[in-house]
Amino acid sequence: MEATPLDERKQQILKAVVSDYTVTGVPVGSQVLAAKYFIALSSATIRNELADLVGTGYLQQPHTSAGRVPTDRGYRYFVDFLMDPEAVSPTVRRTVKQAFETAPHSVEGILEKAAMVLAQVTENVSLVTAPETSEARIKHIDLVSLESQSVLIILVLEGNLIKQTVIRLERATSQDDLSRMAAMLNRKVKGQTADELLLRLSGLGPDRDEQRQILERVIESISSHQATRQSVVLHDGVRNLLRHPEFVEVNRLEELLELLEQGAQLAGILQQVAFDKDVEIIIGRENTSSGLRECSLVLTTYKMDERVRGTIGVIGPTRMHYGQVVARVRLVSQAASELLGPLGN
Amino acid sequence: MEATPLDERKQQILKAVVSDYTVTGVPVGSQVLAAKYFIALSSATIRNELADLVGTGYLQQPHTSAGRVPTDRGYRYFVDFLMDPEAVSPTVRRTVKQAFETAPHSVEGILEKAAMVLAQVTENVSLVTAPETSEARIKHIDLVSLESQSVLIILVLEGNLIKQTVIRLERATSQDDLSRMAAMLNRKVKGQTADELLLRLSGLGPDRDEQRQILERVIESISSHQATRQSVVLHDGVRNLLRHPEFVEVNRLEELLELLEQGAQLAGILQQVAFDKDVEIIIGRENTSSGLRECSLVLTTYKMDERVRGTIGVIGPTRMHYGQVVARVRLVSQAASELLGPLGN
DNA sequence: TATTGGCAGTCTCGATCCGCGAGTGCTAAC
DNA sequence: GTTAGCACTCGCGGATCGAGACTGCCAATA
Repeated sequence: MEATPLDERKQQILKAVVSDYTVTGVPVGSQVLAAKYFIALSSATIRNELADLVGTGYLQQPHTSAGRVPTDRGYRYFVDFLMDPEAVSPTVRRTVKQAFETAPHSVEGILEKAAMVLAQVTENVSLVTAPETSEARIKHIDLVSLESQSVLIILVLEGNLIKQTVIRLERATSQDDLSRMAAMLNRKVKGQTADELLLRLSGLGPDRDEQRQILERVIESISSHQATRQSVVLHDGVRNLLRHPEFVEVNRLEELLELLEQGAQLAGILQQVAFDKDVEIIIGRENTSSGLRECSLVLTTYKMDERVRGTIGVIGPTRMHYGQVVARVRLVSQAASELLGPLGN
Repeated sequence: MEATPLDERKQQILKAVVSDYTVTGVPVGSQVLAAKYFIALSSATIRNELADLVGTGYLQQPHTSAGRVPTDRGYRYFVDFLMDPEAVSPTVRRTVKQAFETAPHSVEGILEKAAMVLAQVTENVSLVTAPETSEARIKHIDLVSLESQSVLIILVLEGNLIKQTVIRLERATSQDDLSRMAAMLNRKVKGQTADELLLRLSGLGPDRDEQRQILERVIESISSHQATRQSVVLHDGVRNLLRHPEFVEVNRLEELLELLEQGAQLAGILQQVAFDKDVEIIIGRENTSSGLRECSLVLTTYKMDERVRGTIGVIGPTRMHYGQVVARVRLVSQAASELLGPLGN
């Protein structure tokens, strides 16, 4: 099971097994391989190679006298070294384009569209995290008087991302006063990030006036990634899962649904996706969550500008057409980023 | 199949069949009925009655020599005339209470919690529509300058419901001008509903200044029920469906998921729920959607105050414990309404 | 007339069995 | 190192069968 370097022919055979298996879903045998991919070789030769690949842990057989199926390790080797870059078909390209044409001009709207179309073109479940706002610049702030001492703080960030939060002041304040205060705050905080604000605040000493209270709440509301629905992972396309034969087993589906509906754990995984890598693939048991034992994630990031960004990708059975999915995830991410860019002015 | 009035004993037998079937999921036979519910009668007598109930369309048998199962008509008769009012267990009551204690002070937050806890306590899929805002009073309006001539309109309605929309003005306008305009608009529109605004606007003649443009957009954004995610039906608890044996058949689940993920059709059904009725139950084929042929809906409305309100309920297999579900839907609706009430000041 | 016991008939469900086909591993020859 | 041949294994689908559950009907009964 140690890291035996695979010779050229073994690589080609592994590649053929993965390719064939991902489309047919049937364990692939030596005869099929010989006929479809290696006409120059006999099935017996291929059997020998297959036996080696099983020995080194790249393949497995569901039972004696069945064909071979890739292991997680096999898939990993495939995506790292063997996978051909795939082009996205014009049809898919058009689908994506059209989907985004009808998207509203807001971050949420665009991300929802992205989730929708990504699920559609990959035939898997799509995942999208809300943009990371801790470094987003503040564009506008507004205060609305509610009953008694409650005040609704409305915050507009880059990308027209709106955050709202309610605060209780220590004394009743009229809407006029609040409006004046909002105007003042706007002059002060416009263009700042939460971090910068925090810095200024700490340099200010422990005053206890309303402005300070409000600003603290503003910072909190920008930084906290759990407070609103926005922070939770968007997903779409659960119905697609039912088409995959690996989910006739209902428990698997249930585990996965639980993960999706609860969200927190998934959010944790998605947040760890490196912003510098292109596309990140997590295969089967490489996942820490037990619910994802038999699933793979194909993830990348989307960008709004230099500061605000998040993760987008899909989750599906380990047996997926990685090349195609990677290409389509990348496409949707780029399309979404292009649309999001101008919003972040 | 015409509307034969059922005599007392037939009613009791129908009731027993529905009750037993909803908990066991197994077609219920004459012997079971005699043993569990009608010790005074012989199974042969019950067989005669059952045969009558089949003849009049209240029951059916999956096949000869199986027990009886309620038809949609049987369920309908049950919920209309036979169902006992059920109390909600203290455990459930506590669960609901605790769920709402952690809810944020916003309409969306509370409704999400409601969807979540309703799914949990009914073990079905919960549905919640966004509040109808066409008659909601405007609380606050704000204008934020975006790039060039674009302006972000932020609207706060009763219940701290925030609506946003982007508009392009015919000429560039500074943020200062926008702020002044917002202040003016606030004085004008505060406390009005979209309808009232529309009335005033039409009395104003066809001016073409910015204010009018903005107000038109405001009205549109309040009235349009399709524009934002908020209008779409919230749902939760899909994982619960997998526990019901009627959904091992995957196509059914897929149809239902499609309905849920697309939303529009469901929204249409939910909007038709009468605001004056207590709890509305729609059973099986009473639904127009083919995807809901084997599902029932238990729906009621929630209220924020006299004006803003929406629909809340669950969707599940026709074989559900109607009494319990009705009681729990009602409970969650009331709890949510209580929380929403104070927000609508 | 309503009810009941008895009984033959019907149908589903699960277990078991069997043969086919696919695919393997091994061996000996090239 | 490659290949043909062959015996062997195993899963899958279809057929078969008996047990069990219920029914419908009929004749007897209160």
